[in-house]
Amino acid sequence: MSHDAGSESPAELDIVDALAQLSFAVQNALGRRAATLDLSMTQVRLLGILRDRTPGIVDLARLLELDKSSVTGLVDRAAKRGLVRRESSPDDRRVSRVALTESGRELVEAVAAEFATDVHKLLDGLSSSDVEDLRRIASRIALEELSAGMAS
Amino acid sequence: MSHDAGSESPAELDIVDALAQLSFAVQNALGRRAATLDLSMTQVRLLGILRDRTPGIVDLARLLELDKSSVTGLVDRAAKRGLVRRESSPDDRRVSRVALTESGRELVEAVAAEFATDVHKLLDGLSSSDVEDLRRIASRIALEELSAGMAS
DNA sequence: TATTGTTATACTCTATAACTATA
DNA sequence: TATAGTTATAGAGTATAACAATA
Repeated sequence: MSHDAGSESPAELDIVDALAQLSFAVQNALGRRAATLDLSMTQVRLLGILRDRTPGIVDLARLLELDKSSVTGLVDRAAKRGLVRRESSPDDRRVSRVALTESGRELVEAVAAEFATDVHKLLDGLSSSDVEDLRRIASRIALEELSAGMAS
Repeated sequence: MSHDAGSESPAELDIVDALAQLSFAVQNALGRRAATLDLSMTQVRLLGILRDRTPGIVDLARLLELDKSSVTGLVDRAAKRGLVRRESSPDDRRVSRVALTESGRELVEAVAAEFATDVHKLLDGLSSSDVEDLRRIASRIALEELSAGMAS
């Protein structure tokens, strides 16, 4: 968790605090960008997933790590705003696939672009070799995490 | 935002996706640990702040970036569970300072310890020089972010 | 029988607006 | 007047349990 860096400012953080603080900075950037467009983090995650997929409710529940009943409400609210729509599946009439609308796609691309700008700003003071090291190491952790998640 | 790494697994991520995924991995670790102890991320952040301070409601609202009325409810629920208590301030009778109880302190230390374990697990496949590079770079970003925040 | 999705219900989290008490 | 805090209210997000439709 980390210890919200107290009153005094230490010159260095240990690895746990450093990663915790970095992750808060990144998530806060995304959260604030989302908020300016009246989106919650969950809505952004939903739209992000739909950028390259049209999953059913149960698939979404697994991807978002939510109960399927929570996803029903989430999709309801996004649909009411015209960001997504439900489509019937040709092969299984129980399934309702969720897809981005044009307006939803525009919104998610806008958030993604603004977020990318914020991340680059966060890296402003670093040398290009530090940025490349960070990219390589973070990328490796993320990809190992991904394959670990696949196993479950 | 990042693009929840789609169906195919790329060998490398760009810096934005890498940081986004890393930050999700870290936040999910914290969120899951918190959830096993029936704590929300906000409750964990509240308890984390109280580890070394006894702020008033308005201070907490600023630190958590929430409205003060939201903090009232947050503190109410934590107090009902015996995790925090309100104390009157000697110098300003309007202020009610929020402090951890013993039980709250035990809980937050437990979450912190479990989270630290998770972070180390995340780093398992890395060389020690990669871990040190990551610590140094993340630490620098976090500390610059902190001083930027102070300015506001 | 198992799976997909929705509904009913209840609780947490959050903000806005209006209020009380103190400074 | 200004600040600290609470209350009333409303809406989003979440889970559990029970249900209907389809497989």
